[in-house]
Formats: sequence, structure tokens, C-alpha cells
Amino acid sequence: MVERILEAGARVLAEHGYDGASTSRIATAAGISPGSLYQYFPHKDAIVLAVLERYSDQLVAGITARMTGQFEQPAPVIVRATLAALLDGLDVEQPFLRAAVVHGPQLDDGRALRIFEDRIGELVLAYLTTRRDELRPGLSLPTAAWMLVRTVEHLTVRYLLDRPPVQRDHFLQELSQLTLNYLRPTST
Amino acid sequence: MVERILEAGARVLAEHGYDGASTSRIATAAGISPGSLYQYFPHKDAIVLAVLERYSDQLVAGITARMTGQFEQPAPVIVRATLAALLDGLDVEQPFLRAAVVHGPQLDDGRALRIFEDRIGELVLAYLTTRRDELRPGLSLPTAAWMLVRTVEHLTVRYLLDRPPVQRDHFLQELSQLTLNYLRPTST
Amino acid sequence: MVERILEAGARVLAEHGYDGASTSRIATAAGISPGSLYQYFPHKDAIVLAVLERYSDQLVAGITARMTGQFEQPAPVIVRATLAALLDGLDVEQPFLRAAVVHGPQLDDGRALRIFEDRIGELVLAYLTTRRDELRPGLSLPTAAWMLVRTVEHLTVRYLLDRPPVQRDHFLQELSQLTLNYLRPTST
Amino acid sequence: MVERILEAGARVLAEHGYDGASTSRIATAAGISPGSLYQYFPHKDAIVLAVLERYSDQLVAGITARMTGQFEQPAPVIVRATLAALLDGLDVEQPFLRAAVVHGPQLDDGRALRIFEDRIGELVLAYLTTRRDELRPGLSLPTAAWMLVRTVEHLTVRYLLDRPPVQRDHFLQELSQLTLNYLRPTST
DNA sequence: AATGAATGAGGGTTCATTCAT
DNA sequence: AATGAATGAACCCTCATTCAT
Repeated sequence: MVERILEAGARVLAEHGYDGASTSRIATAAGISPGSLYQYFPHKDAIVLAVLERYSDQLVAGITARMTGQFEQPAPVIVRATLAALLDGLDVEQPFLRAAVVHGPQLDDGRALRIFEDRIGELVLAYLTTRRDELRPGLSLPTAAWMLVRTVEHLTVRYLLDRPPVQRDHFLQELSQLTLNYLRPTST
Repeated sequence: MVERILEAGARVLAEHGYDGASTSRIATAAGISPGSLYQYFPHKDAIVLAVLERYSDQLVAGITARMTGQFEQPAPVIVRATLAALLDGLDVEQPFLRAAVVHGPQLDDGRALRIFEDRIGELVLAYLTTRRDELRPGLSLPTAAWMLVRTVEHLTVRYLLDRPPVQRDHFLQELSQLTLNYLRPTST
Repeated sequence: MVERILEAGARVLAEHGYDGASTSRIATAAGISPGSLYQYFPHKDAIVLAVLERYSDQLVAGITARMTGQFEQPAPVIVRATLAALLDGLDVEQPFLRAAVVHGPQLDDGRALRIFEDRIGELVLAYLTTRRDELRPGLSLPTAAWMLVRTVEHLTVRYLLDRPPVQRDHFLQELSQLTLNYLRPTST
Repeated sequence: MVERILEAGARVLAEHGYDGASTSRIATAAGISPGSLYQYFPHKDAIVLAVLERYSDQLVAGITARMTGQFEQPAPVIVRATLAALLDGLDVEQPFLRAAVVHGPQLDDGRALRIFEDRIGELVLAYLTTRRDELRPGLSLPTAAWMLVRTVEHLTVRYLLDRPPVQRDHFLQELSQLTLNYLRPTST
């Protein structure tokens, strides 16, 4: 039932966006009555939050799967693969992505987004740590992770939302480059 | 009169954020009646949009001023100066910045944000063009500009909104590094 | 307009009682839209409270008028006249009286009722003070006023609400007796 | 089972008052499910009514016990004892007393309150009848009982609910006086 | 041009009651 | 008999927008 509500919530979010996601619309989409929502969630935003968290969890799981055990691969390979996984994972209906990006930070004090970024950040940090000696000397790993996670996330979202006239491969290429160059020791 | 409304709108946005910016609050702040707003703007969001556009214009002007005539300076210098200008320009009241970032993209199909980014993008593109031969070969300048503008904008906003435990100078340093390294030719 | 709302509120209260006094019913009765209520009152209970306070004010004014300048009349005369005034003043539609008695004490922490009783209490206290030497020795005037105000108020309300098989005159007679005897010196 | 529900209802009423006494809260307190309530009671208010009736029964029993066989005692003694019994009997949790006083009259057309007052009234009437020759001549005993029962009940309730700055003994003294004086023959 | 009172659709939420299991 | 999830009508309130003055 919680499942059914979340699924309906996701569908409504994907179709109507956050502002169109009224409780009655979600209830109708779930084939239940408005009151039933409150048997499982304390208020509307808790539903939206749960939908976003579930999506976030899937995304994190996907990224994690793609990176795990690949740390010894050449950097360009694993970075590119990871970015591709993220791009694929974020490639959902635009209103849904927009709701996540716009309203996620407002729900429960940004809980969902914070958790997402923290978990991806830990993953990145772990990776950077194993590669520390190949990185630019003096680089603060936590700072680097903070920068990269937000950069990559935002550019990917923007790419999907704004659909700039750049090929997917080219975009991934540039994103990889941005990432790798940032970490790379500065020649000279 | 339009001026008065915009000024009031900015004040209300800075103090109460988007959700607290009701038409009556803006009207009160402007010392006029709610109905009068509609003599000058078709609806509430047009006011917010205009406020954001005015702010955006100032920001662009500031950045432009800082870059203009500085193209021949060493890259690290001009980049750093530009980033600092952006960081300063965006360092406004948090509710205002949040409103701009969260609701800007929703207003008139993202008009204000698009214009802002386009103009900064042109500036960056112009600069990159003058420096083309120092850049990574094969780099698509428009793509590079697209990437950099969004990256720098987003990281700066996040830095101001989330206040991560990173010193301002360190942050600017890393942001410069990210920018410069991205453009720099890859030493084999 | 406030007047119109109060009048409508009183009518709705008189016809449907407290529980039937929904905001939409009051608005309809006043010939306005629900939203307009909130231009003049912060919430529904403020309307009900204001209705009750207005009624209370009239009642107090009526009682005051009947007692003022009559202090030198024989006690049985003034007491009887006052009680009659109260009985008449409280003889409104039953649902209204019931709403006042049942919900008055719950609104704004009993404000309306407290004020009503305090004002009648002061009146009674003033009267008792002028008659002190005819009263039972050792009688605490404030306590006596407290007892009498509540007794008389309650019995009158109950008489009107329950319609016991007692003639109006007889009831007033007994109420007078209760009052006078309570105050009278106890003949050894 | 009915017993269990009533006990739970009383507890909930005492702790949360009428408005906080939702069916689900009562069910939880009784350790059963909401639906089961309807196996034993037709609707929520029937539960509350039954709770109040049970309480009323205890109260009546207590008063009766205190008066029975005491009729030959001096009037001041038995009156005072009876009033004290009432004051003690009504000295329950405020939310419970409030619920009884406020909502009792609304339940089943005031059934519980009517029965309570009728029974106390009969007791008083019986007592008055045995003392008829000491009472004010011409006094209608039923009317006197009606007046006294309501007066004493209300003043006691108000004393407990409003906690006026009057000592308990003083209050009982005045209440006795009010009662006795009302009945006493008027010295010329 | 300016007013600001009036609008009214729509929102989220509650809870006594029902009914399939 | 007992469950407890599901119901859904009804509630109070908000605020962008309108329009008579």
C-alpha cells in the first residue's frame, strides 16, 4: 500500500510536477481515497519526500554498483562509466526531475538531497583515497569530493533539463575531462 | 512606480523568500494597494521575474566590468578575479538567492536564468576565443563555456547556501583550479 | 460589514447551533464569500466570540440600566426587577443560548463569559456594598457576589433551556427568595 | 468488554477531554480495535454517554449513602455533609468534569444529566418532605428541590473548575448557608 | 490611475463509521 | 466476534486576481 502510494506519487510527480501533485490527485492515481494517504504518511510532503528518497536510493545503488570493484580500472574508464550511470539514472520524466531538483532541497530541510549527495560523496571520497598518489598534491580530498559531486550532479541535471545541442557522448566526454583534469597534477 | 514595486519586491523576497512574497505583502512594502500592482504587471510572477531580471542585470554588469579590458592579464588572475566578483555578487540575503535559484527557472520558462547564463556565456566565450591557442586542442568553445558557466554558478550558489566548512579563499582557489585545469591542454 | 457578519453569525448560531455554524454557512447567511470573513476576523471562533461578546454587552447594558439609580429601592423590588431583566435578556433562541453557555467558556479561554460575569459581579458588589449594614454579618461581599452571580445566571439559563413546569412568576419569586434569604441576617 | 471500553473511555476523557477522545484513542486505551467499539455501542457518543452515566451512578450512590438514615440529624449537619460529599465526588480530573458538564447535556438529549439531577432531586425532595414543618410555609417542595439541586451542582462545578480564591471550608459554609436560608422560614 | 474589499476555487487534513477478511 | 485498513464528506483557511468605486 505504501508501495502503491509511492508509485502513484511518482507517476503524478512525473506527469504534473510538484505543484500539480495535490493529495487528491495522488489518491486518485493510487485508486484510494484521500484519507487513506494519512494512514501511511503524516502529511503530503512526507509522500513526496519518500518518493524522492526511493528514487535517490535507486540512483545511489546504481552508481555504487557501477563503481564497486572497479577502483583498479584506469581512471578515465571508471569515471566515464560512473558519469554514464548517473546520466542514465537521472534521465527520467522532466517534471519529476524538476520536482526533485527544485523541491527536494525544501523538504525536511533538504534531507533527501543531503543524503544523496553525502552517499555519493563518500563513494567518491573512497575512490579518491585509493588514488591519492595520482592526484594533484595538496588537494583536500573532502573538498574535492564536495566540488565534484555537486558539479557533476548539476551539469547532468542541466543537460537533461535544458537539452543543449551537445551530443550525449560529447557531453560525457567533457564531463570526464572536467573531472579528471581537476584532480590531475598540474604539469610544470 | 514600476521601480518602486521592483524595489519592494526585492526587499520582500530578501526577507520572506518566494513563498512569503504574497502580492499584498509586496504592495504594502511598496506603499500601494494590491490592485495597483496589476496596473504595471500582468500577474505576481511577472513581478518576481522582473526583480530577478534586474538583479541579474546588475550581476552581469558587475562581472562584465571586472573582465572587460582584462583579457590580456594572466589567466589565473582574471579567472580568480571574475570568480570573486561572482561570489560577491551572489552573496545576497539567502532567501533572495534561494528564490532566484529555485523559482527563477520556473518563471516564464526560465527566461531570467537563461538570459543571465547566455550573457555570462558570451563573455566567457569571448574570452576563450582570445585565448584559444592556450586551450586544450579540440575543445569546443561553446560547449566549454556552457559547462563552465553552469559549474561556476552552481558551485558558488551552493557554497553560499550550504556554507560548507571551506574557507572562502580555498573555495575560490579550487574553483579556479577546476576552471583552469578543464581548459588546459592535457599533458600527455 | 463586520456588523453584517456578526448579524449573520448570530442568526446561524440561533438556527443551527455552534456545530452547525460552519464558515461557509455564515458566509452564505451574510451574503458574502467565505474568504471575506477572513478580512475581518482571524478565524472562525473569533466570529463566534464576537457574536457572543456583542450579546453579552447588550445583556450587561440591560441589567445595568435596570439597576442603576435604583439602589435605594426596597431590596425585593430591585432584586426582582433585575432578575426579570436577566430572564428577559437570556430568553433568546435555544440553540443560541446553548452555544453561548456551552462554547462560550471554550472560546479564547472563556474570555466572553468571564467578562460578563465580572461585570455583573461588579454591579452586584456595588449594590451589596451600599446595603452592607442590612446583610448577614460576617458575610464576605466578594464571595457572596461570586455565588449569587453564578447561581442566578445558571438557574435562569436552566429555566429557559429545560422549561420546567414552573410559572415564570413563581420562578422569579423563588429566585428572589433564594437571593434575599442568602444575604439576610440569620434570625437566631 | 463493555466494562473495558467504559474504563478506557473514562481514562481518555480524564486525560484528553471530550475533543481529544477520538474513537481510535479510546480503542487503543481499551486494547482493542476501533471497529470493535461498534460491536458494543452504536456510535461514539453512546460510549461517552455510558461513561458519564456510570460516573453519575457512582456519584448518586455516594450522595445517597451519605444522606440515608441521617434525616434526623440537625439540618446544618446533614446539609454540610451532603455538600461535602458532592464536592468530593465531583473533584475528578478537570477535563473529565468539563466533558461531563459541557457535553453531557448534548448527549442523547441530556439523558445522563437529567437522570442524575432527577435522582438527586428525589433524594432532596424526600428529605424536604420529612422536614416540611420546619420550612418556609408555602414553599413548593418540587420547585425548591429543582432550584437547590441545580444551584448546588453548578456552584460546586464552578468552584472546582474556576478555582476562585475561596477556601474550601468557606465555600462549603456559604453553600450551606445559601441552601438553609433558602428553605428557612422568613422571620417576619 | 488608484483603490482595497470581495472573490471563490482549491488546498491539506481529520475522524466517525464501515466492511471485507 | 474481532479486526483495522479504507472511506469520504466536511472542515477551515489562503491568496492571486478582479472590479465597482
